[in-house]
Amino acid sequence: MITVSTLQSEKAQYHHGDLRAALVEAGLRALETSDFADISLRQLAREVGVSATAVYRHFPDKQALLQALGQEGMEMLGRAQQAAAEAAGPDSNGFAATGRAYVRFALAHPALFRLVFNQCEEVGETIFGDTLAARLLQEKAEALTGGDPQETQRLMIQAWALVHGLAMLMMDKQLPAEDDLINRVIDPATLFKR
Amino acid sequence: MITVSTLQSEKAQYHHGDLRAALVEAGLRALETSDFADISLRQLAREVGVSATAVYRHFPDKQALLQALGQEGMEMLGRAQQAAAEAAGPDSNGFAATGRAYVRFALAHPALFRLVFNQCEEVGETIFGDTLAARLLQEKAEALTGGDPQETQRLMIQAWALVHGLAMLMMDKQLPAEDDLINRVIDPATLFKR
DNA sequence: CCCTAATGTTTATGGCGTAAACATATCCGG
DNA sequence: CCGGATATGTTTACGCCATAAACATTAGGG
Repeated sequence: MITVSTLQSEKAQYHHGDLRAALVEAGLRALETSDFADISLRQLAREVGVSATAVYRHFPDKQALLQALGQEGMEMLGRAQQAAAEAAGPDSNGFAATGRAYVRFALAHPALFRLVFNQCEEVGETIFGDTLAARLLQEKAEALTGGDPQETQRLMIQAWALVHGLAMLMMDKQLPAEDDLINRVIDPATLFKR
Repeated sequence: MITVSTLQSEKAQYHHGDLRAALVEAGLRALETSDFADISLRQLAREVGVSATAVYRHFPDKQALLQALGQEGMEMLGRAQQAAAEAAGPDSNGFAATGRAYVRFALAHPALFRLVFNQCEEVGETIFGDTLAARLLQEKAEALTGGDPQETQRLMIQAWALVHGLAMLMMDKQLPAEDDLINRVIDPATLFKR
């Protein structure tokens, strides 16, 4: 929850209190029901109860707002994966668990998930950046390869590509978005020869 | 090449000749340099030399034009994969070849590739639809599993997810878009235990 | 306490998708 | 061969959008 104007409560005020946070919150809410291509600054401003151009006091342009939403999304994804890994226990199945969590997160928040990967212009900004999701991937991959850097990197990329592709294909209705199928595809028994 | 007004050549005429084809052609050209979210009907109309609303004589709305472009894209992808498979010869490496062709096509035509997968609302409209790409996938997968339908389907989905994910991550600058990396990731020696 | 910087508002510009009414060319039946 | 129905374009108009510029209000520090 974001606390806004708790002291000077009531009434409409000229200044909002924390417009930036309110816009991000409204943006995340909008992404639960609309594709990110369809969210509009004017609509968000309306929902927050502020003029259309007030947004520009906190973000240089629409892209910047989307970028902020994308960062939120990346953090949410990492937390979801971590929770799944912990629930799976310390055994080697944690790797598959983070993969399944990745796909389930994408299916639960498709617009937000897409947004995350549309925000980076630099190679490696997200996946190899300093994110929780990236740390989990590396950690789990190393646990499987025993530390060989070459093998670890290949495994990391193959695993990430597999779950990312599965997530995209399901979001794009190319495959049925069924939990059962996720489990069958992300299956350590049939993937990645050693 | 599309032949337009070859008989009544020269001069501006009230009627275009084959506006629909010209619009598709202009759309494909635009997708070579712009994201599909940025292509505008008005811009295409301008390029073709026609009024903004003439488009609506051939497509009910923008979505329909994009859908036509998506179909073109899917056919191009299938042809690229087939060419790669034929070049690879009849041995079992054809499977990996179609996968690599898939990723290379995506990197060569990112906006078009994205468009293809944003056009279907029904599950399976593309991948399991009646497309050349789909037939190639099934054929190559069956050749590897020896025909077991259960195994074949799992292999098809795992392989498609892997190459699709790799393509998306590279397009989104999450991974360097290098041929070398494509070859290392799409590697029959390390993928898919039997 | 007042003045400056931060934060919102108003107004304006140009682009977009698309609906409606109008214009022109093509084609088919007499 | 001709005359209207039909296909294909154009003009005009509406309401949405992102964003720039000028103006208004407020908060907070010397």
